[in-house]
Amino acid sequence: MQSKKPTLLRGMRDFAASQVFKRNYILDTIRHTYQKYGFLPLETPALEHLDTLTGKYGEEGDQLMFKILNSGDFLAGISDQIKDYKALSRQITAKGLRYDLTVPLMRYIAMNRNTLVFPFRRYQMQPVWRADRPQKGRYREFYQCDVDTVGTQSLLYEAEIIVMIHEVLLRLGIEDFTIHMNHRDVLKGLATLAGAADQAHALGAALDKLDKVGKDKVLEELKDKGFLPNALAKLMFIFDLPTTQKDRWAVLTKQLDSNQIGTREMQKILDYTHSLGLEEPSITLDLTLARGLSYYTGTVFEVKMKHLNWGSIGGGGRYDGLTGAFGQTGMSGVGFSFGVDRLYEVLEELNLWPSPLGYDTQVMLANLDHLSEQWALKVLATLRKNEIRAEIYPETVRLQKQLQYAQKRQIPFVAIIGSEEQTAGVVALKNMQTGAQKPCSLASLLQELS
RNA sequence: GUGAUUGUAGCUCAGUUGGUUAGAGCGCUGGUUUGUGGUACCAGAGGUCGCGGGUUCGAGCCCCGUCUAUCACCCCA
Repeated sequence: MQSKKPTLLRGMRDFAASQVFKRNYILDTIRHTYQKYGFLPLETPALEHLDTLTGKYGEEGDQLMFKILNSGDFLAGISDQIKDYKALSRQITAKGLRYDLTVPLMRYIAMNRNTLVFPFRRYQMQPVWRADRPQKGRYREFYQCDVDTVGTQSLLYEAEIIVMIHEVLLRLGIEDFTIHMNHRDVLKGLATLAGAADQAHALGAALDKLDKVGKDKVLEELKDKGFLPNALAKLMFIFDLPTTQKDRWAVLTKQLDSNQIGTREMQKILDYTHSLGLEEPSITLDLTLARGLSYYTGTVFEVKMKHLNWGSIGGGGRYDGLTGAFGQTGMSGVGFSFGVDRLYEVLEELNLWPSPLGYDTQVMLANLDHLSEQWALKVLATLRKNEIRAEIYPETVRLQKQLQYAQKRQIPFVAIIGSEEQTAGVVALKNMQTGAQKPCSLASLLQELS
């Protein structure tokens, strides 16, 4: 057999124990909160039919989808005249890796519509795959933690999402965040104001870049896209919005028709968050928030760190037509997704990990000789019965080696058990940090470690 | 997908205008005798110089391709 140096695929990662512990800490925190709000778990397969996935995310999304080559003779019946790779790809691939968790949810709901209880509330924490070029905090396989409520138009659920975002982030010790909120209907209203109602998407895409490229570049892009100068003049207020939330609302409602659904809904949502006990939500009305995923139809959110200029740590919004693609119309849903990998980077950067994380071994039993082994194993069993994470060194090698092992593993306590201890019915408990050592009875050992 | 930069021991890096057996620090393994680690000392292992081709008498250094990582764009978690 030829051996080649093994490597990882682009954008794919291994996770060592210390990383898994940290990731689990994030996942546990999110799961705990989601469940507290009454959401139930769902898991779906990594692979879906390609036609389930495509056409929901916009052109960009479809391009970034990982496709799986058909099994067997995938060239059977394919003309060798085909030179267009896209046409060929449609014929030789029929399944793909999921791109997010929302579309699989819609498929699931459409399939189980007669047995599910609506409104259907589920959370889902699983990996998704995108054939993107990796960058910092951006990978080709990454975890999303979705919550969605499907089957009701109630804006209460938008408000709940906002409250949950606060709870999860504050639990993780993250305070320096802002939830940016906008509404597709507001974007439509702005486009209408500029005399191009059908150009809402283009307008959003251009505005989205405002904080990155500045006002002039945005205007330039809009001109290129066909917006007329006198139409643009009507949009100039966007660039000089007041700083306080209240004044912003005033300007926006004045500029847009007072019957705007978008502004009314967002107001209502804010009222709800107050009623749900969120005194000062970290929310800002952000007219430049567009979000590329094309399935959103109502409010959209994105959570960003105020002082870290990275991508968002989560995003979501309301979608009305998604189940329609699976033959189930009139089903509105709203959802949100945390990015575990982004949260990880934030906790890492801000040094917010708790210590200890509470998953690693608390005590190692040193294995001195076969005579005392029986006593050692009894101690080990007792520790585990009392929910203390314990292990025993597998061989009776020199104590020096065993202590070195414990040190490298960063195990905080070593219990030394030899014939002396066995006769006395104790263990010698050594604190690896201070080096102090004292004989302990079984009872005091348990007390010391719990 | 577009445009750049990058890649030498497990890790961080050195390697002079292309010229013999490619180096350091840390880490690793063993030892400094018997049941005590993190310090010190001694010894040792470990590199097809990312991979594949090319130029050259000769390539870690030059050229091309490819993979990876990083950055910007696109888009996004």
